[in-house]
Amino acid sequence: MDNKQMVKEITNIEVDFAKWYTDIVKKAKLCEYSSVKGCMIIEPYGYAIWENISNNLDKEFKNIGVENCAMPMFIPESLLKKEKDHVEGFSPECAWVTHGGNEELEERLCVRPTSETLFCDYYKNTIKSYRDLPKLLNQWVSVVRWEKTTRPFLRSREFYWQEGHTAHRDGKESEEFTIKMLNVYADFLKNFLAIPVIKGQKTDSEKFAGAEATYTVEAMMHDGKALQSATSHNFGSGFAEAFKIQYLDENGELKYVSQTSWGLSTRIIGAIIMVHGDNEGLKLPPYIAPIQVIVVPIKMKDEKNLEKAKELCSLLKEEGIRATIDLTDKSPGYKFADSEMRGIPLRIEIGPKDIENNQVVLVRRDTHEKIVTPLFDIQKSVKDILEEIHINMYETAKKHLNENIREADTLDEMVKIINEKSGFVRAMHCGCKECEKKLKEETTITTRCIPFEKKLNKKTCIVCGKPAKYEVIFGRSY
RNA sequence: CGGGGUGUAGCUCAGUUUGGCUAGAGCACUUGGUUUGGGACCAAGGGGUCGCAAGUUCGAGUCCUGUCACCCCGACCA
Repeated sequence: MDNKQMVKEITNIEVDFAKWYTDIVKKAKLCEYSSVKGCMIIEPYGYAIWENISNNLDKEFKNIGVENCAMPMFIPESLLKKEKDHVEGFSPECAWVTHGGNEELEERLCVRPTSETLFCDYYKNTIKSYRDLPKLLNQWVSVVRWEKTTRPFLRSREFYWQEGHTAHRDGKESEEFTIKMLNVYADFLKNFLAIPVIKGQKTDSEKFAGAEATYTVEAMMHDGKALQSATSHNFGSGFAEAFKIQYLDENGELKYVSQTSWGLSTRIIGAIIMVHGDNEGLKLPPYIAPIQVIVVPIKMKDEKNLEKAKELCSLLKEEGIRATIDLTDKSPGYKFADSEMRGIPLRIEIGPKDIENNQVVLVRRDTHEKIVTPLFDIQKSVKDILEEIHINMYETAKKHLNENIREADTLDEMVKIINEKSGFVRAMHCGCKECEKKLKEETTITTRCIPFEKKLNKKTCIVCGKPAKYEVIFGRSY
């Protein structure tokens, strides 16, 4: 099989990446537009991906002692306003409820854009003693941000996510927890989504409204642009002071708690599409793929063929493999292309020839490789290949990431690299907001993060030439 | 929110320039049959307030005004 694009309905990924993206979203039936601008209908196949993500990530949270809860959807305006930076950051994109029935409300209610203020309001009443700490809560909900321009999964006005909110004894503990959660995300992205990331800290101008420090995992999309894939914030005692969240320590001293928050949203589905997808369509990482294996019987009218195919499918299901069988009356060729479009990691073709030889043909979505495999111990062969697919997808993405991080000594050089080759540039920065703002206005390039892993040993800022404060990853982002 | 583009069947579009009869095609869908190892074929059928609203006109998919949605590029952001 050659590399020609087999699915003509999809825009070529190298020709128009943005169009390619929306084609995938629609053709793979991940979501549909709704009658409210920027609000998407997540279709069963897209939602199944989200369920697999949330179920697995939720397990990771519970492993470290995080409990789930549910906060209200509405935030009274007065509550939102308590922390100055926070309200300034979010008020431009709040949706407001002004009426209840036909009555105008005394105080308007914001539809939660994030729930820091709600958790703070709760914590101030429930945290009294050092024995109440740490408080590790999380909720899986949707939030609303009135975005001007919207794109499916990447930027919708309502999106689903989890938001964790914790309270700790002091800044040291909250800082440690913030980093711990960042690592949970980075590991999850690697182990379940096959997405490699750069871990780092956001610069002051990119950090969360109200945070002392914001950490991020930045992933690189196929087109070289960055997508902030999850974040973890350390609030220190900023919110605690605004909301008066205090506890008595062992010595009877009244102290402010120190807080964190961290989140991962349905936006990650956009990352999966843009990191792994290709001209055949979606390419799902095996551990979160709603369908891991699709069995395609070649001769549908052949009773024996059909029966063998069904047997095979049940055999795989018994082993906990998410397998399904394509019983539609389409031609085999159609089914092949369709399974690729939907990103199913492994396809099993079974026809009369295979039955005769006690074998099946495994076709990998990641490499297109066709592997003739004996039916004996097929469950193990399938499991092994799914794991191999995961590893290969991760390695491929990792290679793309590494090959597209370059170094630059001058501003001109950096702009040239990002314009011509896309990707990220590693360079030094002075840390001042003005300098970052200027760069963004003139080139649309932003600082993605201050990476934990440092490689440079230079002294001056690439933008303004003043003494450098830290090393930064620059790039364009979604 | 600024600039540009597009709205006609589920999808992709023709028809709009120059207003004129019952609005078309391909794909998809339904039914029946023949097929089936890389998007099969034949036959019959269903599906439209031409984005929405108001206007001009004997007559509007076509002209005018408003409005909404979507796409692309900026600004804003997860």
